[in-house]
Parts: sequence; structure tokens; C-alpha cells
Amino acid sequence: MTITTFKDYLRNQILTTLEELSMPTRDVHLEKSKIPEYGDLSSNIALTLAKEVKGSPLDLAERIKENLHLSPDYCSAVTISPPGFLNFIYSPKYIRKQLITLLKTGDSYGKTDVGKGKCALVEFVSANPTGPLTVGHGRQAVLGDTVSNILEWHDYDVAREYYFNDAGRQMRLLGESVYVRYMESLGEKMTLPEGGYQGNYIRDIANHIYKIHHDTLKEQPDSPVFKETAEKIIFEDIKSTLEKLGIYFDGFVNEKTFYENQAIDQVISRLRRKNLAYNLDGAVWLKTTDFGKSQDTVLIKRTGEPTYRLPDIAYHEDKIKRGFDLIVDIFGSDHKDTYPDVISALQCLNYRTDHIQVLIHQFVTLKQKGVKVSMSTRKATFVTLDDLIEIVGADVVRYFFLMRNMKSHLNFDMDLAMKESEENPVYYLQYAHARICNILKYGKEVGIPSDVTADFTLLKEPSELNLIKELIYFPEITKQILDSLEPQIISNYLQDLATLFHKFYTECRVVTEDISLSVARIGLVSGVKTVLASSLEILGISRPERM
RNA sequence: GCCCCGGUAGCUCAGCAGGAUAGAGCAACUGCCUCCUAAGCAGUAGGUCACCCGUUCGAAUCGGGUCCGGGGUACCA
Repeated sequence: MTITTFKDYLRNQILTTLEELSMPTRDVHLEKSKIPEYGDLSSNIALTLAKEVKGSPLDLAERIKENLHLSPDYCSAVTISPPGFLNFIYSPKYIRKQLITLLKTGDSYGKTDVGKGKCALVEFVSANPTGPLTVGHGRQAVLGDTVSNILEWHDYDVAREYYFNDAGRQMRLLGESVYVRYMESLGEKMTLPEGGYQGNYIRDIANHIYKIHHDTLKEQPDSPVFKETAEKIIFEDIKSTLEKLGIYFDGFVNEKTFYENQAIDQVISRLRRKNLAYNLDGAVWLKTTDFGKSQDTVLIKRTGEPTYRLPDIAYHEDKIKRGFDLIVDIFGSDHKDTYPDVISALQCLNYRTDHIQVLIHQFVTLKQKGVKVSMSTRKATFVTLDDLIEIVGADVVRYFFLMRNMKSHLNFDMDLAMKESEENPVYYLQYAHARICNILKYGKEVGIPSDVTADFTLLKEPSELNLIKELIYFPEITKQILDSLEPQIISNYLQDLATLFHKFYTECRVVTEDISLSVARIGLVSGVKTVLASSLEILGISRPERM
């Protein structure tokens, strides 16, 4: 019985008791008790019922307790604490059984088969190839990859997808900027176009082109070579950066596809038939006012060029048609206002959209020397993700982004990041893992067997029991991250688990003269290692055996 | 103007399906390595949980308002 089913069991028992007492029933809320005096799990049910039943919460709690029949195999005691909480204490037998389950299940502990036979698509990063990835993109990259990991953990077949557009104004500007730098390397003085790309990488690309074509493109500012070479080089650069973070995509989808296969035209004509698209002032509009917006939005500009919204609809239609059971989109907060239009449009085209989940994350604001810098790829006022990885390492980058709630703004202070790389919270977690590896190695050397049938009743110290209780909670955590797709839940859990381990380590020596105790503790410690490793794996952080 | 996020220790942030003494890391200070790794542990100090009002037995958490920061509201993505 995992912790989750244990809670369900408690809930049901309480509900049954309430019925027996002819009391009103309601959702029973159970939470991990904050301090040991309050047991292991607590419920406020008596407090919430007090008003309706018109009794004192303490009396109510007492009555519930008296009539509650819990199996001593699971729950050894129920206590009441003011102002009326019911506290439940795990039976030692239950705790031991869970530890044994963990040791027997190993790497699969905390996994479910919720996603068995189902496939999911996760779209993220999706930056156009106009420049290197910035620290800002890093947040989304790490988030998307970790969300994918979470789904995979629960047995989903996950496809990571990157959507991009190599047509359009920005890419045209990119090509023009490269041409200017190319001419400069030929000794010609030129100025960048309005809003052109100022980064040094443009010069590198220009030099690269020069090495191949020399001055033969001098008179050909419109040559596709500039844009195409830039795109190719930049994409390679982006991929290599992502690779450093352990992120690999299963597919890259080009927006162009939906122009070429006429998906866009079909979307337009179908929207027209539904009276949701119309012509005005030479543009084609989407009737977003029908979806509750204060004004309609343009789908095709007067120039004949679609806005990004139209191919977005076609792209999502394509995603749906590919038959995924779950579609996750990860967007920055700048998309907050646009994706509902896409969803609404799809619904109007008679698609089911309840399997589309959109995760919006807030931006990273960058601080350098205490001053806020607005990040712009065009103006080259950004710190590249690559530089950041170089400075602090991939593990730190990943953890830095994952320990925060995606809804929170993130103030990224470069100076602090560098300083913290010396003494970083991520090492705290990894160190716990490395310490255990070393203990297990040592235990093996002195001949302590690793045995699931060890006598775990010997584990009685508070630091031991607290550690096991935290391990018991792991399946609940993996359930929570699946429901919420919020990686920081697991970061917080890891932090707590590592703390309890380090405490245990200082208080209890694992390998001693006492063989039986040593075997039991080796078991405990390897259970901790399994859960640490699983958690780190989900976060995509390495699990060093030595540090 | 309107919409969406956020405002918690000096700094970066957890906690927020209402709960019992508000946490961590960094920074500061004090202890602890003849013993499986001190990237650790124990402790001190640091808070009107932006502000006001409300709901409640109980509010950092829920509702309303104010202020500050970010994003959106574009025929930019």
C-alpha cells in the first residue's frame, strides 16, 4: 500500500465513521504533519465540521477517533491535538513494509503506468534561428525537457518537438545583416539595416561565407547564401547548446510546411464557412470577439503574409491529427494572450482540445552589475545560454531553473550565479548521492551483504525513521508532478530528502561492528540512493558516484 | 485604460486545494574531522509574509481595493 493508497484508505475510513455518526461528509484533507508531535499525517476534518455540527472541534475529533477502526498494520495510533486536529501515526510495520517495497522495486519505485500505451507531444524552445539561445530560452528548454521526463517517468511515449520559422521578416533581416558584415570583411563600409542583428556571431558567419565564396557574392545582396548559411550555422549552434544540457529533440517542425501543404488555406476557408474569418481593409481577420476578446485579430496581413497565429492554428491542428493523447505546449508569458485564440479556433473547427495543456512560464530578467538588462537577440544584449553553461556547468543551470516555480519571475544575477557555482544547492543533493555510493562501496569491501530480508526493526533512531518516512512519500511526489507538471515540487522534495540523509549520516554510522544493524542501514541507505537517483534523473541532473 | 503573473530574511527564492512555532541557499557570526567524503552537521542572528479592508474558530495562503515590478493588449514573433 503506497502512501497514496494509504491516504485513500484513511479518507474512506474517516468518511465511513462520519456516516456511522450521522455526520455530514465532505472532502477529507490529509497532510503531512509539520512536526513529529503531530504524528505523521494530520486531518482538519473535525475543525471543518465543527460549525455545521455545532460542537467543539476537540469533542468531534474525540468522537471520530473513538469510532474509527484502523488496521494496526497500517496505523498504530491516532492522537488529537488542539484546536482539533486528528493525527495519524504510521505503524512501524507499515514503515518497514514500504522500505522493503522500495528496495524490491528499485528504479521503478514511484513510477506509475498512467501513460502506458499513450503518447505525448511536448513542444518547447521553438526559438527561430536568428541567434544563439539566451539565458531566457534556457528556462524554457530545461522546463520542457523536464516535463517530458516526468511524462516518460509515468510511461508516456514522449516526442519532444521544436517548432520554428525560417521565413518572415526577422530571418530576412538576419540575411541582410550577414550581407553587411560580409561586405565589411571585403573592406566596404556599410551600415546595418534598421533593426538589424548586431551580435558578433553575425561577423563569424560572414567570415565563414567569405572563406567559401570569397568576393563572388559582392554584387548579390539578395543571394540566399547569406540567410541559409546563417540559419544552418545558428541551428547547429543551438543544437549543440541544448546537447550540453542533455536535451535532444525528436522533431523539428518548420512553419513553412503549413504554407506548402496548404493547411493554412484550408484553415482559412473553414473558418470562413463558420463565419469566423472575414476580409477587411485588405486583411483577413479572425473574429476573436466571438471568443470574448475585445477586438478581432488579423490572420493575414494586407501584404498577404499570414501572422504567426494562422500557422499556429494549422500546426496545432496537425498535432491533434497526429493522434497524441496529450499535447503540452510550453510558452513564455508573451504568449499568454494568443494561445487561447488558437484553442478557440480549433474548437470551432470541431476539434477536441481538452488534451492540450499549455504551460506558461514567466521571463528571466537578467541583472549585470546590479543593473537590469533587457534581453534582445537583435541588439545582442543577452547572455548566451552557452556562456552560462560554460561558467557554472549544465547541472547547475538545470537546477537553477528547476528549483523555481515557472510562474515566478526569475531575476538572474550573473555575478551571483558565478559566485554560487562554488557553493551551490545542487551540490548538496549530488553530495548525498556520492556519499551513499561511497558507503555502499565501503560496505561491500568489509563484507556487509546487501539484503532485502534484513532486520529493519533495528532502525529505531529518529533520524532513521524520518528518513524512511520521507522515502515513503516519494510516490506521492511523483503523482503530484504528473498532475501539476511542476518540476519544482521534486526539487523541493530532493532538498528535504538530502537534508534528512545528511543529518542521518552525521548521527548514525552505517557500517559498524554490529553486522545486523549494518545490513539494515545499508538497506536504508541504498533505498535513499534509489530515490535520490530517480529524482535527479527526472530533473536531468547527473548523479556522481564521487565528488 | 484593460487582461495575466509576481511582491515572503540583506540577496535569490520555496511554502500558498486556509491550519498548529513562516523555511532553504547565499551573505554574517559560533562550535564540530584519530571515526563510511567537512561540497557535511549543530547553533546564533536576521521577518509588520508590499499596504488596507473583508471572509473565517484560524489568512503568507481565499475575496475586494491600493501601490510597485514583469508580460500581454501590434497587419512583431
